[in-house]
Amino acid sequence: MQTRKSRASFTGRVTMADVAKEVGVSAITVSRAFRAPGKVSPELHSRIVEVSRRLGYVPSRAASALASARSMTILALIPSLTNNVFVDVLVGIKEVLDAADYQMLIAITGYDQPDAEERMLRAHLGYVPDGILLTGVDQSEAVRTMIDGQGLPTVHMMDHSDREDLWWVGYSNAEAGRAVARYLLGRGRRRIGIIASQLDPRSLRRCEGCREVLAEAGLYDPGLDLRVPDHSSIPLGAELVERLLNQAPDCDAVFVCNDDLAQGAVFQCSQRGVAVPDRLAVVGFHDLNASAWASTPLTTVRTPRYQIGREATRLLLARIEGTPTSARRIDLGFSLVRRASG
Amino acid sequence: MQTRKSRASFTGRVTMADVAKEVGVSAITVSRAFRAPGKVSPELHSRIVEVSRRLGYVPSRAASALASARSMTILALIPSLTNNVFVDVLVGIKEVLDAADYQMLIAITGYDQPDAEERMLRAHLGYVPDGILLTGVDQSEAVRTMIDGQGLPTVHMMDHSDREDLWWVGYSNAEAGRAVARYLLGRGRRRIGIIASQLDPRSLRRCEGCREVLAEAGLYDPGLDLRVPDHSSIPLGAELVERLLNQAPDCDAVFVCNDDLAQGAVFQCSQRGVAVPDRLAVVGFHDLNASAWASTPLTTVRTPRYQIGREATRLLLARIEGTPTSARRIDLGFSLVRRASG
DNA sequence: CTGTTAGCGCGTTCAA
DNA sequence: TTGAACGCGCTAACAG
Repeated sequence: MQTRKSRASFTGRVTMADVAKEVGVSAITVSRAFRAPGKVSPELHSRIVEVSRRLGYVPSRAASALASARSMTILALIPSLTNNVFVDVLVGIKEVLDAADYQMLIAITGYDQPDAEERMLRAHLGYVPDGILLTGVDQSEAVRTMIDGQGLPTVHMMDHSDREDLWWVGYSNAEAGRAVARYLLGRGRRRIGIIASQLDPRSLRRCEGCREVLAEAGLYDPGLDLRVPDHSSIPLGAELVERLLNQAPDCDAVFVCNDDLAQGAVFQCSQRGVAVPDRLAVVGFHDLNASAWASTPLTTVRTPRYQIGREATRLLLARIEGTPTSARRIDLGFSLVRRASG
Repeated sequence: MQTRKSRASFTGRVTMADVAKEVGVSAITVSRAFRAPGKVSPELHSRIVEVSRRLGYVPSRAASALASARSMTILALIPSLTNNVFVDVLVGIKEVLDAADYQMLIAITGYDQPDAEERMLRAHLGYVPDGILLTGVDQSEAVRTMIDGQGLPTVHMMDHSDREDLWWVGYSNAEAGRAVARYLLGRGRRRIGIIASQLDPRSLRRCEGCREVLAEAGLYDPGLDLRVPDHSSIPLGAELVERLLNQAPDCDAVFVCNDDLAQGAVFQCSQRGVAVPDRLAVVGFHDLNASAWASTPLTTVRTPRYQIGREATRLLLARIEGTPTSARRIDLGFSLVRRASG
């Protein structure tokens, strides 16, 4: 029908059929030349490659995904890019994916709306990813249902879970919070505060871990526990430490649940003439790149973000391709890095 | 044929046809219910929505893109995420895209291989994006051909070009480099160095702008001009300023082409006991968030990255949808932010 | 090593 | 307001 033809010519894109006609073979041969070069005679192969280049042919992933039910794409759901925590994870993911010839789809969910993860997932599931990388282990029921319904292989990152059904690569945020509290107690601090923002489940678990140990020591004081929902940032850290110091002048240490907050806190202390760590010890979290290079280098907890990205992706690809894996949960741990601030 | 049926059931995904059967209508009605709710009776619409939710139906973008030649997806090509420059751009892009119900595909090209942009573009073009956002204006011939061949609307970001055929939103890197040189000269500096890394075209243009003005003043000294191909980072900045000071102890100012380098430079100066700005003035570039909060707050050039993301996306969407635009090139300028370091 | 046939899930066109 | 037929560009399954 004429009307149909006009639609085809409307897109204007060069298709496999165009290449095939030009070379004088059938489309399937062109298809094979790209997917399984070994199954096509060398000279045909090179002619096909040459003609494809000349014509500017770009294979349509949409069509390929439809026909093969494989997209060679994995989807990564990330809360945010504005502090570098997840950028490092993405770098790790991308390295492994590049090597395996997979594409990476990034969906940024944000911390704000509770249903954002569900909406972003739904929107991106349409690209028919072969697998999903999720941040954290606290997905909503709706998200779980959607993933299970599609039967999509999934690996969780950046936290720790006891659930038997989850595949994850991360570390225990709760344990990290406990470690910080013990460290500070071990250094003789007794009036230990907690500063957190954003209040995602992972930050909260760090706080809880810290609170737990302090409470056991009989040293937990809710008046020193500051948690605000705002996004974490350097200026916010400055503001919060100011507030803490005003409402509890005898506070002698603080666990700040994110390094950018902690950087701001240390900055504010120096503005205000509060000696760090003598008068106030500050311990951050994540060991962002800049933290070692602050005026007062930050004592902080280093998290293996890059490795988490790599290992989680390896695990996911193995799962997708049916390769046996030695473990389905990988705890990569954390380490307390002692520098000047605490 | 039986073999085909088995393939269909193999994917396991819920399709439009499944929803249609369950509701008791034809597939096209389900399609319309989502794309043009007004064209379906209200009660049918709500039943379709309900059944879709219950069945866990997720529309396939792949199929949709194939059938309609529209993907509601735009592709953003970004060199890197590891310093926050492009993260801010992405935030701007995403805001506008979210409001217009488009999806964002991010491709990270890296600075290293010269053909990476071409490869990433080719790989991602397969998703049939409706438009492309490119970083910079210096694409290779291959990239230009590929885009032109597909007839894809494109907007360039983060630089300035005199070419009539380019749509762009950015600022002049060359002019920014000149402005820094003039500023430093105006403050009485005479032995002005240049430090740059990464050496992407935009950094180089900043350097060139600076060099140009210094040369006009008869004050350009190649011995003060340090350009290395490594990725920019805080430690690298520390290293480079050290080198500069060693080979030219009388250097009294330096334009550092990236804020993270500049932060490292200032840090190193304080380690080494070099007074900033009295002995050495330091001017950075981009005004990253942390730059205002360093021990010596950075004098730097603020670039409107978030706005560039927004405006470039607006322009691109207008172009895609055929809305007339007032301009196809938008210079958003830059501003020199004077703080303590210079 | 190469070709034929059919259909992936959806949207366009035309008809009712 | 709803439906039938067709094809978007590609690949699986067979055959040759």
